[in-house]
Amino acid sequence: MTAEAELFRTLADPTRRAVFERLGEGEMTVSDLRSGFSVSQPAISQHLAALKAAGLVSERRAGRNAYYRLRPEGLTPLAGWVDRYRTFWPERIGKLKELLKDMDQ
Amino acid sequence: MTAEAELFRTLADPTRRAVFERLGEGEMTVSDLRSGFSVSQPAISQHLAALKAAGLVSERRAGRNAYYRLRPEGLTPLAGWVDRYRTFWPERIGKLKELLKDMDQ
DNA sequence: CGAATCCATAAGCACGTACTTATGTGATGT
DNA sequence: ACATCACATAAGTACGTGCTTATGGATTCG
Repeated sequence: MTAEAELFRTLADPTRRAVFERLGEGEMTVSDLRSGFSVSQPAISQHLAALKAAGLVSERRAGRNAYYRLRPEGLTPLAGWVDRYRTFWPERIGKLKELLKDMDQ
Repeated sequence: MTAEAELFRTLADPTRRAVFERLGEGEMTVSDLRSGFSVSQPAISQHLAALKAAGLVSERRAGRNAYYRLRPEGLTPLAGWVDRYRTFWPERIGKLKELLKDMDQ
């Protein structure tokens, strides 16, 4: 499976995407995440496992706690996929792609 | 449902995403699309209906033919969602967001 | 007109998957 | 030591959805 495929599949679920978005606030434990969601703890753990497998999240163990942290670089393949279609967009926005290339030198 | 939600859900399916990508070659009828895919004609039609509902594709009827065309602007909400996380990326890439704003003036 | 083509919709099925409860494994606290 | 806490995994279930075949409506052709 390509990277975009896994990313699309992983982010397609609303709850899982919400978990990912929530981690934008910063590193958090599973318990921290649990509050604010109406699903069980195992459900959260399962979503985190999926996000981790997709490279969207990293894990750090400390005692009995598991801290999860956002890994925004994991979105790169997805951004790349979208960028392929910026080419078709209005000129002004399409230029972005070239700029990105320049900046990557 | 938010726009990103529908986009993620719509693009999560590999076949549907392949149909979308194929339309990158240009406007095409359902029959044109059918060749190269191992699924039935109704399946293609259903995928096109989903893509159209998500704003990723536009339709043009001509006689008994239905021409479908890419609507890359439909990806804008998705690009916007991804861009929210570019902020977290390495500085060099994060700059992109500001550039985009400038260009939008 | 009748047959063939293009496409959409209907109905039904098969499968993936997101959830639940139950349980196991370490780590922490008393 | 035992109980409790944090988390992961197992097993089972319910539901969404992507596929199929069957059919219908509209258009074009002979």
